[in-house]
Amino acid sequence: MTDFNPKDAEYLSKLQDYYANWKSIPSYATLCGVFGIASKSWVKTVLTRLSEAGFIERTPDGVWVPMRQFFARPLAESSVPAGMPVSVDSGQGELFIIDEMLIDTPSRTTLVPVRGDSMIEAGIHDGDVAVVEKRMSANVGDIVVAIVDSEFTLKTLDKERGKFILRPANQAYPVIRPQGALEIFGVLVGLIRKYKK
Amino acid sequence: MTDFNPKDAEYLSKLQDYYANWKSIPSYATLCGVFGIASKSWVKTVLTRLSEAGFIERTPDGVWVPMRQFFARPLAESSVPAGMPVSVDSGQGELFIIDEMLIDTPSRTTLVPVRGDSMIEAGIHDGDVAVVEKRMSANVGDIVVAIVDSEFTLKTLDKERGKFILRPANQAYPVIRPQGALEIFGVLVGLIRKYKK
DNA sequence: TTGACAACAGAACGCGCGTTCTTTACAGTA
DNA sequence: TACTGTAAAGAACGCGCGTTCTGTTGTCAA
Repeated sequence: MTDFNPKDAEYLSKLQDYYANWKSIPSYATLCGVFGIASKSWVKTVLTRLSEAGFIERTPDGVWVPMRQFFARPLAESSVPAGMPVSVDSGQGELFIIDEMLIDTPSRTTLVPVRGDSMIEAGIHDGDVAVVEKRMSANVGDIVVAIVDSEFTLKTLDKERGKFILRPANQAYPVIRPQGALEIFGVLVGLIRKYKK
Repeated sequence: MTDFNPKDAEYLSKLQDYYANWKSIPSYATLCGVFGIASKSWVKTVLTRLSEAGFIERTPDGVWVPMRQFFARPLAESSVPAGMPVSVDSGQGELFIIDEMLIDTPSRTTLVPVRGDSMIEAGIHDGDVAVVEKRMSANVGDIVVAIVDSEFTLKTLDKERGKFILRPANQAYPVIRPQGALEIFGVLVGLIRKYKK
């Protein structure tokens, strides 16, 4: 048995294709068909090598399951400077999964579509989707989803003369100074925008 | 056998927890432990009901696999208006998976970190991550990653006197008018921002 | 020419798994 | 009290699956 080689990369690719369809790694017998291999024993050898390379692992039941690296798409060969163009630096491709990147605590995280343009100077546009982690408290400077007069609003949390206030990021909108207690729904932890094609 | 009920929702939740750890649905025997049930036969009944409710299905091998709805996090009970606060409209929770939402063609899509602030008026900030679909051509108005003088840049594609130009979204930066042919690397299809905690 | 090793093929075994069937407990209803 | 349906428990069966072992082919080096 040797190390992970280009041939294994082929098998990995086919396995990723199958997994993309079925979200599961099938039996050795069906993998024979997927890989174009006739013997189950060799399929096992291949999977073992893929696991040693860190792409898959086994559950307590002995079932093969993908690891993080299995899903990875390479993160660009080069950076894209939005400023003045610079040379292409060809760094080693980092790995990425958007969901896991943005969401640390799935159970406490919720996605909320943004409406209006009161936060446009913070680069938050109408139609964006906010990734919000539900929390009772927040720090000054955080962008929070707050409940004001039983209504939801997305603003920057600030303090003024000892009282919490909510600042829009748009000159055209007023600062909100709640008279009662300020109720925090959650804190903005991420933002998603989809451009229509 | 009855319809999907709150009890099934409990089982679903436990199954989601297990799946979050192992990215696979285990054997009936193991599920007995997961669900707190003693008989495999009843586990099967539960899974059958979950499949009828559209949460899971079976591969050609007969292996249980999750369906789209399985991963769904409810999309906020209410919208968060970034403009003036409005009343909470409690719509039915839509479903969401970020990766699938942003990426249609995984093989042609790449993630590139954005540097600089030349697109800041388009709400694209330094440190954002651009979701780019690799394409050879684009339309006027698209935000594209172009290659100018063997350097990458993110700009809005426009046309001026019959020639393609690249417009920054920042007054402080000049319009780029390539002398030779304009080479398109890809088109911006999404944007991701992560706020540090 | 021979040996070594990698890349498979193929057969045989035994346990685990899903399936099916029967039985039990319990709550509601009439 | 008897009936009905749901929610399970439990046993028994048989096939499929992973495992292991042995055999075969090809390639490169000495």
